[in-house]
Amino acid sequence: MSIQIYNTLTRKKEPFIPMEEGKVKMYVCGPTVYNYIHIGNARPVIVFDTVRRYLEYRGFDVNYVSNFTDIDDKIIRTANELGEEVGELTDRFINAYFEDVGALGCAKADAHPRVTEHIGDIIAFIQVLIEKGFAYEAQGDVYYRTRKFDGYGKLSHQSIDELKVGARIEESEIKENSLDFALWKSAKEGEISWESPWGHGRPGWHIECSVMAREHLGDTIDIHAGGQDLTFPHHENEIAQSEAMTGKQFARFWMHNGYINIDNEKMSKSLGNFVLVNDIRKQIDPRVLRFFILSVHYRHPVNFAQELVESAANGLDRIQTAYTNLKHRLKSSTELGDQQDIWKNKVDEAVRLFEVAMDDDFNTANGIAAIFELVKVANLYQLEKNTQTEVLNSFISAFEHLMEVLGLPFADEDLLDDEIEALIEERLTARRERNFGRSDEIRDLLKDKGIILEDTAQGTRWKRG
RNA sequence: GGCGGCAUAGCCAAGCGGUAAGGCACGGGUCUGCAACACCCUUACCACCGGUUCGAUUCCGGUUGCCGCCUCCA
Repeated sequence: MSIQIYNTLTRKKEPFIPMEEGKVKMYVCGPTVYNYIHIGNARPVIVFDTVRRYLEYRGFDVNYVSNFTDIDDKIIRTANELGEEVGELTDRFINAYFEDVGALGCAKADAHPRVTEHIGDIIAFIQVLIEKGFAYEAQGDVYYRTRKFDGYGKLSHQSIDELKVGARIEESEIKENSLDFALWKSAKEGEISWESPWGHGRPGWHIECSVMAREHLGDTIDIHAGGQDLTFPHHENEIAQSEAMTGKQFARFWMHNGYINIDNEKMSKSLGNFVLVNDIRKQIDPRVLRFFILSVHYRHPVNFAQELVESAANGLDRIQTAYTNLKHRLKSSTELGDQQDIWKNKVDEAVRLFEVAMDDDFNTANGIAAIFELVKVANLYQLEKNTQTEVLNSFISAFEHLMEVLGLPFADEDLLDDEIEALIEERLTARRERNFGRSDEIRDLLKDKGIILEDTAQGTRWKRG
């Protein structure tokens, strides 16, 4: 069974078969860098990083490209307000972006193109669109002639006429049609700008992605992804531009993730409920944030609330504990045994469940359920009097692989300080002597240092709380 | 007005024709010197009304209630 992906273009799940066997070309719309990203911005980064990881797990070679919009109105306005150069501002927030999403376990893309590095390509692209009659210059701006492109609306499943009726945009004197959108915007006095055949100006928002996707991945890409709200007009416009340019299909699969709400309300400036990743990751373990986001199917909305994140933290902890306990048990395991196949089959079954879930349009909620199945079986196995190294290792390996796909690798255990180790030893002695006063004192002392002790039949183990 | 989504236990969340996965929380028990971890047990008239079907949470129609897009937005 191949991987099934829900394609916004067809509104159906379709078997995913890349153009070139074993290779996937993937483009994800990145942020406009004029501020720290909020958790809503982080969702697609996490979700599609996970998609990429799973495709790689499945043996695909993924060429993953995600852009930075480093020139636009909001950037210019913010730079003016802060009295900062545009380039300084965008560099600053691009660095912050990498720190934020890196903390969330997102790997870097194979390429992170910036608009300002592609101005020449953009101008050339626009020129061709003009030559082909898909664009026109008007008073130093260049607009896309939406009426000219037959497929306009095929992604958002709207006809041009319906779009016009609902359009809240004001009729423009200089545009032929209110749905026409800017490919090139003439610069205002003193504004950062680039030389072009139409005078000084800068690119419009939609053209960038068409150009950068093509420069880095070619005329047709396998997967184009982004937030749901980009479906219209951004992605619709990208299709219009790219397909007018090449005459070929632009993207074969379009994936869109749902929103994040805050306490059941949409994040908005007026409500003042923006949650910046840069702030929240200092309060909440970023691994918990990622786990929380992946616990819901990517196309469904996620409600971000304190208690929900806490419950996710407890769940992640259960997985972590099972894994850590397996590692500890390794120290008291044996080489021989007779039931290894039974247990190893259970491990394989959990891994299979995980794959079935992920094959089905990256159903991470079910994938996580499969991991909990593994937790259950692992915990039961550890109730056995004798555990075998080989079986323990197959559990450990399954945990590591699956969590790696989710971008939640287990942290390496820190070594204990000699002092702490000595305290654990002293406590053991105290317990043997039934000096529970001293024993509990030591346990509390270590607890203050963030070390939690657990006594088992195989001895005392510890973890960082 | 157009397009679309969602309504499942206290909370979160899968399921998409054969009478309900998983997690969190709660309660009871086992284990423990006490804990912690773990294990066992317990918890659902699937929004409402019709229809199709031998059979529907799952399909169709309708109702109600939320939500999104149609403007910059992840």
